[in-house]
Amino acid sequence: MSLNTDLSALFATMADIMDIKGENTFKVLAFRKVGRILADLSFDVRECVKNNTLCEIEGIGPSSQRIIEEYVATGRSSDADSLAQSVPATLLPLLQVEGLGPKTISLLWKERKITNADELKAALEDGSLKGIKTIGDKKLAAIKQGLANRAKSAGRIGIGHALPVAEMFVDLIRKLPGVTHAQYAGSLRRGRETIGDIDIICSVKDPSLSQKIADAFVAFPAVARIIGQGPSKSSIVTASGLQVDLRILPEENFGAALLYFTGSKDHNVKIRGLALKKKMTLNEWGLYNLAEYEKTEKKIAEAPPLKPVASRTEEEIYAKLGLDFIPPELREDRGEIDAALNHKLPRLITQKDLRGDLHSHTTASDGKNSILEMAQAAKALGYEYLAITDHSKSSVIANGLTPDRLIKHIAEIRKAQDKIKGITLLAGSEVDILPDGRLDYEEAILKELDIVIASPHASLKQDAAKANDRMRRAVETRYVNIIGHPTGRLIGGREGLPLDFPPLFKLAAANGTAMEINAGYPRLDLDEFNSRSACEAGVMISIDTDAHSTAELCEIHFGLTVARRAALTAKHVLNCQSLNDLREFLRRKR
DNA sequence: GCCGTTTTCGGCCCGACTGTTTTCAGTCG
Repeated sequence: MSLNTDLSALFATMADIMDIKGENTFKVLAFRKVGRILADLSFDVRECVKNNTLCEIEGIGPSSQRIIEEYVATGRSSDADSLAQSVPATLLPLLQVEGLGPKTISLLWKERKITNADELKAALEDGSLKGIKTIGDKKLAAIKQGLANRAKSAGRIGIGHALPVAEMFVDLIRKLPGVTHAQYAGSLRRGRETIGDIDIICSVKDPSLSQKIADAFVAFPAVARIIGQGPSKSSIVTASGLQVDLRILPEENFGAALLYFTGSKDHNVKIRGLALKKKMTLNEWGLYNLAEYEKTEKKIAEAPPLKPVASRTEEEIYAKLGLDFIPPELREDRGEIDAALNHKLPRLITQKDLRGDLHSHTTASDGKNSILEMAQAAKALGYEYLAITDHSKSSVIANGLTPDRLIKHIAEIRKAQDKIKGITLLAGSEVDILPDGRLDYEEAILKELDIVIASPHASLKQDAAKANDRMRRAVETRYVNIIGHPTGRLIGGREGLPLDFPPLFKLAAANGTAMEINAGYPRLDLDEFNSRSACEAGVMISIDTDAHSTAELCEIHFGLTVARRAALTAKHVLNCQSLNDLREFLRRKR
């Protein structure tokens, strides 16, 4: 899929260059959008070129089509090349500097021949930037600060790291006097696997308290630096470099603000356009009648003084736009708005739909709890079944089981079953997929198990040919029910196997082999895009915690989020099936 | 550059905050 990524980066770079050159903003936005579309594509863009279906993708027009086709054919784009010659490439990273935008960068380049961060730093030191119109002393100080902060900035961080920070802030804000609601929004609420910053919305009964709440927020102990502070919007940075934005609004505007700051940006643009078509306007304060809104005097940081069509809840606003409620995880402008208009949104999977967990470990290998303790914890979650799947012998570090130990372990699982009622224990194994695709146990052993997960743990830097052969062989192997964390990636740490998924999914569907969404952070493997295409190929998905303790058994949330972002419903998910249906599925590989 | 059940031309989401300024431009989300 790296061609998609390359092309996505190409369009993003072209947009940056055009931005600095001061080209039409909407043209820049159009290119940025194409970049995002390409990054989000769940299939290889070459397919579209081959089938001549590029222009069927909304947002890709004739110009983008020409660039993509040229790039696919030749590995280059003449448009991108000539753009690249018009601006020093070393200017582009300056766009990442807080406080520096395209206009200022262009001005620094034209007025003072600044072409990179080092020259900028030097010029700030020697005072040669003084005297440029519209750039005063404060602006220069802000640029200096921005350059200094760049090294400390966290960049995008994993959802697993961002969520606890967000929950801490939300808890603190809820306890402030006068706050009626507080909720995190943004990409965190949409459940993206990485988060740029944390957006928090809070509502107040009495708007005169807003300033006090903002003051309290920027004074929290976790705050390392204040970026901005006004009566309705404040931004801070934590010691770890994570930005947190707080919006404070009257209670009756809470839904509109939550909707607006949950995004995504593309989703917002689309529904605002929809509002305009219906002679209404939508902003973070509410949905308003357009004619009335335009006649009204507005004040900065105050709700417009007219009665909104809807504003208190997201549900009301969607309803007034003629849309079914769109769950945050789907708000990415990937067709969800049309689906909501036509009442065709999927009923996304929820925790209640899950009937069991098919991937867990005990003290027999590298887990922290006994079989019985894990079973009791699973029962407490309301599960009907739990698969005990300890490691196989090659996972030496994880104390993997030799065949002899596995046979005894199966007997232990049966014994534990006798001691607990109300939950069914499946005797399983998480068997290593060896580098050549063979499994770590012989078939004679595998057939003694109720369920087999096969996972790659070692040799995760194989080339594509070897990796695909390896996984194909595993998918086809008799007794293998689920492929666990198929790529072996770690978010922010390890790329994982370079798998070509479409043919693999086809094979998995034909063989009745399920694919796992491993809920453990930072795995989340399969990711949302591959989960979606697996499901479209007819592959069953298993959402599992890979729990190594009773506490981890509760951490199914992130896996469910991936599944929801992939638009999965209960019928796509193996562990939403009744025990009988699950057993029938498992039996087909025997 | 993209798009169209009012439009193939003329729109394109909208507001808060900051800084450099007296009415607005740039940046950010």
